[in-house]
Amino acid sequence: MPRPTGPPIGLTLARTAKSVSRAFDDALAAAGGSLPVWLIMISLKTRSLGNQRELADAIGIRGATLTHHLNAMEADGLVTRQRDPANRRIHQVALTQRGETLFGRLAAAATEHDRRLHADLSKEDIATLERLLHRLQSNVGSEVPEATAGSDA
Amino acid sequence: MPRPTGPPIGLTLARTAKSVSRAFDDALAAAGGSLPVWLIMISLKTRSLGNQRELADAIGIRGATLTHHLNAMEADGLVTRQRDPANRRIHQVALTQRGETLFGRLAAAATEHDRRLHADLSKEDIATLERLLHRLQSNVGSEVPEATAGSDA
DNA sequence: TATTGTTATACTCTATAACTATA
DNA sequence: TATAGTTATAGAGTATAACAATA
Repeated sequence: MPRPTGPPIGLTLARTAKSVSRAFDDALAAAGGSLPVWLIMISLKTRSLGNQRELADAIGIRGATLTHHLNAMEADGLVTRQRDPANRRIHQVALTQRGETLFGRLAAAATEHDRRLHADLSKEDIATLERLLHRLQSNVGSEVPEATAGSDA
Repeated sequence: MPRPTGPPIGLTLARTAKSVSRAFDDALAAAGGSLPVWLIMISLKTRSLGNQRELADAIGIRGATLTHHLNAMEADGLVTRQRDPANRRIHQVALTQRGETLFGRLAAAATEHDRRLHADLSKEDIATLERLLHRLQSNVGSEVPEATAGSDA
């Protein structure tokens, strides 16, 4: 029983993801950020999340890991954490002006990365790719993250 | 100028890759391995690589990082390193019997992961996805890794 | 007691720089 | 000198477990 197929799609995806993620990391680093910082910021900007647990879930990390990043971001003056008066267990995370500025730079870097990524791909190609990626994601049993439709980069 | 598009494909790819890679990592870990170990083994099995530098390049890591992994793999009895008599600077890396056994287990885990990933996708879907992923990879300027066609999982 | 988040600690993967061995 | 690889060290991202604060 011959197998006309190439390497397993998981391996191709892993390799592609590694290359593309690394390029994205480099682009974000050049703009003064990193992938976790970018994911945290874009989640803060485009989703309504009640607490840090939800924020961590949206990004796919644990609460303690999020605290780790928020500590660094707060030390860098990018975010503030204030207790919610209505429920003082909850820390409300907000971007500072400096955080907003960095967000703008990272958004530009992400847009440029995306432009590069699109290159020779048609709109249909992108739509197809998006659809297939979402299906892969649901196939591994993860929740498909709420699409951040309309958000820039 | 409205933007009817959803989130940038780079973000979708990053999130999908994270979910899928994590699921793959978990599957490999359950089988007693890890992604780097798997990539090293499959490269040893399916490519003809002259030295460790080429092996590192094939995987997308630096030589020192490869040494780090090979040290651990050698300590675990998975590989041997022997100097090439013709050029004693070169270390020939080979899987031990135990390495072969683990390779078999990891291949099975990878195949199962792939089966899960395919789920509701047709052959055409997979071919399309593969084509698009390769184009993404070339769009970020990386060399498209030599396809390990015919290799299982 | 349950929920929210932090602190302490550690692991994995990766990298750069300095080094050894060989050619 | 140039090449192949290793050692030493460090940094980023992640995780678990124990803890403190609040409800």
